[in-house]
Amino acid sequence: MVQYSKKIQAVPEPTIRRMPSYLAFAEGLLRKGQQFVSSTQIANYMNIDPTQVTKDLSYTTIVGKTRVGYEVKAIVDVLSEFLGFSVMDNAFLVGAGSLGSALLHDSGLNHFGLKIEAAFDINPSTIGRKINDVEVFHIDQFRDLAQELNVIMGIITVPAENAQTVADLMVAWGIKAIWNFTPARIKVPEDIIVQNTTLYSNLAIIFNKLHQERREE
Amino acid sequence: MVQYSKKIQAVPEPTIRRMPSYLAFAEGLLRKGQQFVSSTQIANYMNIDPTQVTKDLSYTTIVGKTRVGYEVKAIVDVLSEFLGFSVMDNAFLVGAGSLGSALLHDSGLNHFGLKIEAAFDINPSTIGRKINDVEVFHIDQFRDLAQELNVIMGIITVPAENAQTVADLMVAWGIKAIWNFTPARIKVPEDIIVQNTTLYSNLAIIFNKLHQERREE
DNA sequence: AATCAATAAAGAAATTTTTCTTTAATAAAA
DNA sequence: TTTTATTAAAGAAAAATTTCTTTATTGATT
Repeated sequence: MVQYSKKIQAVPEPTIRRMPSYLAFAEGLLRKGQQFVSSTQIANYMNIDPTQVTKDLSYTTIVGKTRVGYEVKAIVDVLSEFLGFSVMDNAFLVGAGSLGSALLHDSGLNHFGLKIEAAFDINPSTIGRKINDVEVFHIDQFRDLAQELNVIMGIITVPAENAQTVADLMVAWGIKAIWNFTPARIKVPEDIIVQNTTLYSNLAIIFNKLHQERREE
Repeated sequence: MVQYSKKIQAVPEPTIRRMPSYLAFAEGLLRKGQQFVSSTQIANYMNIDPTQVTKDLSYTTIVGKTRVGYEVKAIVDVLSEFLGFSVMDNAFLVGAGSLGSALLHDSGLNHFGLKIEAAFDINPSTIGRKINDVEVFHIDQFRDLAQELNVIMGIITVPAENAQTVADLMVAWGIKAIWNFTPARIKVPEDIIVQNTTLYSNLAIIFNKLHQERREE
């Protein structure tokens, strides 16, 4: 923990975005038994510049060895610690529809430090069911379970028009961060962290590149 | 179409990322019957700078009126055209697990111009089933269906370790763009467009902000 | 009719992020 | 042992993106 004290200077968001991929790659190498990996190798895998990799890793305590590269195990250990993946944080998920269920089924979240403690919905047919061992409650229930279970994150996977209502509930619950999967933008107090994850942005990027190609033809 | 000929200068990716949210917001206003919207309003909704909004919209043919703002209908029309959401593109999805099913159930993709024509898997229990009216085939079947159905996009929702194999198949199918939902990075010929969409990047950003707060306390 | 206030638009400046360049280290090869 | 090639690291430069500033327009107010 002490080692972070000098790193109050924020790490660039693009760097944070790339790090989980470095981690996933290193974990794969570790399984294969590879002991060292160079920035060139990582860069080749990621299709980016090697200096980008060294810059990114320089924000952590990882140091490489000239002519050898980085120790794979160090990347795995330091990066999962650095990204907050090695401490389990608890979350509530609201909206146990198709996307909600997919998240509940995703073991990757568990692996990366997020435990979904309970799910909530208003649909009577899903309430009471268990999805991948996580129980689905009616949204009116267990309002104050959040503090009791030390739940710090709320995941919103309801239809866009209900996003704000759910967000308000979560804030009232005392949640610290909201992961919003709807295209709607929510208004919350300043100290609440909001991360919007909208699939359609990615779709737009693909279409843009496709059409750019068409235009150039 | 002619109006795009001068816009070969690439639109910044961050701009493209924000545009679907502008569109979603404008669609909401249109339903409510609002005729004009100012950059300030949009910016307030998005929690960004108003000049950012005007810059972003200036990449399109949309023009605003001083002291009035932008015509909501124009934003909806021009932006969906601009983002490629008004023309239907066809896709194949490989990996009909939980995330795959979630995408198949998502009507938003249809709304934003993507039609998933068929799904593929290797799990005998899902093959032959229909998920939200999309049939699931064994991956060995219909290799050349892609060209027949004019499928230009492949969606990868298999486990990370199989991503490359599936990508190779898709390239062989003659697909132009790949939407990769696994944390694995795939290698494809240069002319194939790849869009990686990994949830864990978003998780990392949330954790980073949470821990930054803790560090500052 | 004159003034005021809100706005889009264009360009400049500042900031952030990526890429390039240089240096030093060191394992491998000669 | 000496040379060579590969690499990390640090800093500089370049590029991309965001924010700030100015200007012009125009609806609303006085």
